[in-house]
Amino acid sequence: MTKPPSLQDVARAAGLSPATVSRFLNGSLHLPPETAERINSAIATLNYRPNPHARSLSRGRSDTIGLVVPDVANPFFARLAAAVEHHAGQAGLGLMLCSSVNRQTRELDYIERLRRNHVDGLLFTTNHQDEHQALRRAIDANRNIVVMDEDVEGTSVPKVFSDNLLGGRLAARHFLAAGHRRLAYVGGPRNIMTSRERARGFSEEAVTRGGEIVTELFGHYTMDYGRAAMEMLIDAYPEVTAVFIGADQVMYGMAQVAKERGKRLGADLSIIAYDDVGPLSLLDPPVTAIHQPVEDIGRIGFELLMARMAGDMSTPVIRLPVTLVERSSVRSL
Amino acid sequence: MTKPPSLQDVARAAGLSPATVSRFLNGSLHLPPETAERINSAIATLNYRPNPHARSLSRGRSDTIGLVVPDVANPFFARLAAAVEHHAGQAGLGLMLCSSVNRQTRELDYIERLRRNHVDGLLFTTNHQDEHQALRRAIDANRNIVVMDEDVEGTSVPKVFSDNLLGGRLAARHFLAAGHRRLAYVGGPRNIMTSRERARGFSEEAVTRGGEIVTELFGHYTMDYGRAAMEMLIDAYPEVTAVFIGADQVMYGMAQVAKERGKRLGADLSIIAYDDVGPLSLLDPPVTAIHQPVEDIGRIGFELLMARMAGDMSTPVIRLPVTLVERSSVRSL
DNA sequence: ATGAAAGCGCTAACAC
DNA sequence: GTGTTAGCGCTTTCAT
Repeated sequence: MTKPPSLQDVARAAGLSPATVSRFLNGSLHLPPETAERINSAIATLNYRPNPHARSLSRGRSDTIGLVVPDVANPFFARLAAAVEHHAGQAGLGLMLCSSVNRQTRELDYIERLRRNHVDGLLFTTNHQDEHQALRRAIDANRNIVVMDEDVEGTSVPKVFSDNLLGGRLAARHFLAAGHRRLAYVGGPRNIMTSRERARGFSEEAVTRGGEIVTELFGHYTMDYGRAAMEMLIDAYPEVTAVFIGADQVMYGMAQVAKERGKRLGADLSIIAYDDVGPLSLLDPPVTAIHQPVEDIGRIGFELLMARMAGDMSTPVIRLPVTLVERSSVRSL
Repeated sequence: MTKPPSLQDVARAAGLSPATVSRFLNGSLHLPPETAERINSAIATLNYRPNPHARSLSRGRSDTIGLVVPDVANPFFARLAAAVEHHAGQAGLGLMLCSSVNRQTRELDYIERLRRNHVDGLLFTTNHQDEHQALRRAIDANRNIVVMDEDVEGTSVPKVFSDNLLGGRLAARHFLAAGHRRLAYVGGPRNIMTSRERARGFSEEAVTRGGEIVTELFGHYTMDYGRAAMEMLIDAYPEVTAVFIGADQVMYGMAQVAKERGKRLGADLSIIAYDDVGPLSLLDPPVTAIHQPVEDIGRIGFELLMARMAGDMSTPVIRLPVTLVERSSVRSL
């Protein structure tokens, strides 16, 4: 187990200085073919590999970005991660992944990595309220960070969201057009942007068109909360005929309980879910949904981060349109 | 924009040597409270942050591991990634994610990062045949690598798989017990381990019990291939009454086509899928499946990697048992 | 065009 | 216990 060869060794073997070899390898120098060949063969015979840490230390950056998501196992964030990874790979950047499980310490940890220049930039996604404004402060203390999907309120960084208000409106319009009047909303935490906006778009549009919001249930973007919400809906609000659900995951939980309790979605209770990531067309019944352009969110988030890293200090807030995909979970009354 | 403080600066401010401060910060030294306090307050007033690249360069490792998967957007790999990330986080390790899209250059790139010590270890997952044995060679040229889920044949590294043979047998037994005799298999590439083993376990058990394998369709672990396979099945093998499907994704494609062509799964054609990641209980019909312990695969893969990195050069091959989860996609004849 | 040399910030032998 | 010192391997002024 001998020490691996360094740039020095290559330079020596090629009869050149390390500086020249370094420049050549980084493309900042064009050498006569003969010299280039000497270097290349030295590299080949020594089996030389550049050391990325030395490079990072010297240059002060790592050609790596970070992505924090609440949970990669959630299909929405999995697809977001795939999109980001794809673009990072194209740009020659590595991707560090942090699945925060919504624990603020994990999130802050990761932002700290950015401060230490462990990563050159950070794509940030969260799912819960920013307790004590700790996230806001941490995020604002950094340059190269962009927020996706869910807001961290008060921060001034580039952001990309889907148009939650529009999504809510589309859902309301669809229900009303099908003759529903007594509606409910089931979503994530009351005090986070996505949940609030989805509820607001829904209720404003519904009321405008003569509908009534019987109840708004705020909880978490989880299957478990979906289960709880469905129990409550069945027990406490039997008059509701249609529910707008803030996320696929929540809908899954609700569908389970509906099944267990013999309530037929579509026939007995109409639903529309927000996200439209899983295979909603194959469910029983196929679920009508507000489709989020998750790949676009990832791509644009990445582009915003690149712009930041290139020195653009503007703080655009981009809202991507959503569409309603009609399937069979809304019954006409 | 002044230069950030270094360990040197902290040491100076605390009236100590950098070595002492370094040792103190790394916990390899216990200082009298008074001295410790001097250091801590110096750190606080200077707002000092250690530089991870300098640390990595100096120590020759990065406290980061890599994970390569064919596609994080695929729920199976998403959950695998979540499991790995969880354990890496617990162990204080960062996680670099590579979604290879099954492109061998991406896979090799990532193995190369391991060689350069960019990451200290690598968890490797692939989905396609190892063309020209390039993967085998690259993997065998490294120490700290473990293979999960799908084999890279010929490599001598720790591995963790699910028990594909068992899965095939369970599926066959279930079909036969329900009275099915004319069976088919639809799976991934013909020449990769998971696909071969699932097919083999299925056909051996089926034949033993008096069943007949009408056809085996090998393709890819994708929805698109599922669609193609279902077309073929309907058109060319109408006598088949039950199909064992090598992956959730493939099943989704088949279910779409079944729906389009008016073939009712369960009633007209019984199916069992391998994986059981998505919400199979909510599909129409709920799909009976061979359940893969994906979180365990991730955890054990991680543990094997830790053992390797700690110097254990054994090469265990672990096969995790699978179970059949009965739902309603198999009809009794 | 090419080389010499000074870092980048930290860790770890080795010494006191 | 604490400090001195020599790297870790690369990049990049600054000379030549």
